[in-house]
Amino acid sequence: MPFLGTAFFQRDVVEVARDLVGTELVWHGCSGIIVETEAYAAEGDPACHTATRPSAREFMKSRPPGSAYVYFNYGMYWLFNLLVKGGERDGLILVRALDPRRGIEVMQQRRQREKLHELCSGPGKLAVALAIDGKHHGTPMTGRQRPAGCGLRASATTTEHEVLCDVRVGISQATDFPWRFLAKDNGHVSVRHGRVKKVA
DNA sequence: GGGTTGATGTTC
DNA sequence: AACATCAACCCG
Repeated sequence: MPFLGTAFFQRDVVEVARDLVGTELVWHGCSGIIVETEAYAAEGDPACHTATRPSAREFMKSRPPGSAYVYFNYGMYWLFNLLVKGGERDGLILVRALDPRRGIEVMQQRRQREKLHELCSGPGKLAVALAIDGKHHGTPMTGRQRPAGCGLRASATTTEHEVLCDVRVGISQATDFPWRFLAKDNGHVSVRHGRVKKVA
C-alpha cells in the first residue's frame, strides 16, 4: 500500500480528519492504525491554536500541507497533529489514538505497559509510544522531504472501519462542534465520549 | 467502574 | 492563567 501524498491534506480539514481514520501512521519502525482524530479549523474555531497562538498562525502560513505540528501540553505530554491547507477549510488534525501494528515491543517498553489497548489509546500515550517530541515539530509526513521511516499509509483495513463522529474532547471552547472521528467498536479509542453519531 | 486530583512546563 | 492529558487514588 502506498504512502498518502500531499494532495490528501489539501482538502477540507474536517473531511481529512474523517478520512484519516483507518489509515496507518508509520513512525520509525513503529506503526498503528489511526482510530481517533479531531479536526481544528484555522478560521472560525475558537478551540484551534490559531485562535490564540501567533506561532500556530505562522506555522500554518509557512509550512506545507502534511507537516507534523507537535506541541507540549499540560506540562507532560506531546501531542501530534497534521497540517491541512489548500482546500475548503484549513486547519490542524489531532491524532488521538492508534491500534498498534508494528514495533509493539518497543512501544510496550516506552509506555511501561504490556496491554495493547494501553499503548496508544490517547494523544499523550501515542506520543510516548512512538517517542514523538518537540524535535519532530515540522516533520513533513508527505512529499519528497518525508523521512523514509515516516508517513501515512492507506491500509487494507481503511475501508473496513465504520467511522463515527462525536464532539471534541478536553476543550472548553466550541465544545459542540462534532469534529471528533473514531472507528466504531475499536478498543484502542481513548475512553471519554459524548454523543456518538454515525458518519456517512 | 466512575469521579476526583496532583504532576508538570510552555505560551501568551 | 490556561491548557487538544494521564494515572493513581478514592469510593463503593
